[in-house]
Amino acid sequence: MSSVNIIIEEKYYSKDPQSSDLGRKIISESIKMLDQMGYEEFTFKKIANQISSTEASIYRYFENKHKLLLYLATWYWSWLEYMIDYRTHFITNKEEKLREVLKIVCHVESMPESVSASIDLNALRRLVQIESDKTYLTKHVDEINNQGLFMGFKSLCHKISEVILTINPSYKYANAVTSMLLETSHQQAFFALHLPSLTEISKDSNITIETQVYDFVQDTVFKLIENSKK
Amino acid sequence: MSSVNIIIEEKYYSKDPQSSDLGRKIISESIKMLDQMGYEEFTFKKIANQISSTEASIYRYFENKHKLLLYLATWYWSWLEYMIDYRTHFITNKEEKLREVLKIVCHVESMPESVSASIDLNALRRLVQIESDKTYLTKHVDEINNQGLFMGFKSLCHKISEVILTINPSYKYANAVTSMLLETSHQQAFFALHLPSLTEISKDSNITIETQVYDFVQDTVFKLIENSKK
DNA sequence: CCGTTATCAATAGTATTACTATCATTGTGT
DNA sequence: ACACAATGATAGTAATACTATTGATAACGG
Repeated sequence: MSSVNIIIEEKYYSKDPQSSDLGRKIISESIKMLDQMGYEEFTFKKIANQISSTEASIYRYFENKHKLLLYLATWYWSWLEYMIDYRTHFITNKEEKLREVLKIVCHVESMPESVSASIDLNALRRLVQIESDKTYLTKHVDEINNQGLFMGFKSLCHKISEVILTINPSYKYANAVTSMLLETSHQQAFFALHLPSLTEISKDSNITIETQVYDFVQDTVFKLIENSKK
Repeated sequence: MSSVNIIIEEKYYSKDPQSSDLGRKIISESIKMLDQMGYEEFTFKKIANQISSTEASIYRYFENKHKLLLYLATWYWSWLEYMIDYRTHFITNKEEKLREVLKIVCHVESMPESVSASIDLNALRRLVQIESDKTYLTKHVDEINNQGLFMGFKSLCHKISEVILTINPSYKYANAVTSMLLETSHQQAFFALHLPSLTEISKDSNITIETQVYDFVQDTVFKLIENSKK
């Protein structure tokens, strides 16, 4: 587990950031900075200063900051998918398997400290929570989608849908419910922290936000898919 | 119905755009342009040119484009809330009432052509669908929230939660489910158009996307709240 | 050990954005 | 006819999101 390699396809970058020292620095520092200051404030100039490099050098790795965000988000979705495979392949009970999948998605169990040295998983997950919707909430969605850059998210979504369908093959909305729950797992945690009146999940509970989100998501999925068997 | 007045509080603007010709032009043109080119591409300079005014004049009405987006989104949430009151206050059957609320939220029935002359409701709804999450997906959420600028969305959310609670007062997640469904009603429609593999809702069906989204949302809510009665 | 290639730093430059400030002009109500 | 609020016109600034070019250095192969 100490060194898992998540491989990101070439289409996400101009030059593979995992292939050089500078590249790995860009990744680790951009995760830090995006987490701290958010996507809008983040610029290539700032990260260049931070790692004592130059704007132009960053541009050699990523076309623009949107592509960099896409790279990080995709890394994260791939990592989740990897974790799902790793932790559920031996589980035969379908419901138990789905529960384990949801636990991973909701981060009920703490993350390993480091996977690849350049990736701070906790920071990455925080930034994905806030920023990942911005990968597709743009007028360029179709263009980006045509380049196949949303495959990471789609693949994760389909993997979870399949588990749902093994439990109830006649459920009509496996993909819809999965994409809804992936989104809501971020949103509800965000609301708990910033707009608490929009959710019952509370940061002041003695149960962690992650666990509360998991409880909600799990309650929701099973009601939706079990019930429709009748 | 021909002229409903949605009143937006002062905190959203520097000068009330409904109070002058230029103001109303800013509103109607910004809706058009945001719908067409999206939030990122949209600038005060562009809108100024479009309505033959100047950047400085737009700034007299709105501090920045984020506040303008917040104004438009709030107008939209208030309008939904108004429609809910208007079309459901006489419905006594609780389930029927909830269904009507969801129809309004999902836009199953077509919108009146114009409410106030300066607001193109169909364009506004399209842009809210894509852009409204950006009102809160920023590092300034807390600041904005402290100024009370998310009241419109919260108020709508609470109104719908109340209806849910009349049906099942012991359901634990009324607000969570409402905020989830408000978000998903946009997302699923967006996915159907741009990332179709993430949802069963299809643009190629002979049922409108809006109706399909309503079917999904309605199915979901009732399963969640009825089932938990046991 | 030399030459090639790749890598990156350094520098410079452009168009656009997101503002702020100032002052002149216009139109309206009294 | 005057007062004054609303807008237009103009200018300016700091920052952003790039692109282009050059030169130094290190690695690698023959």
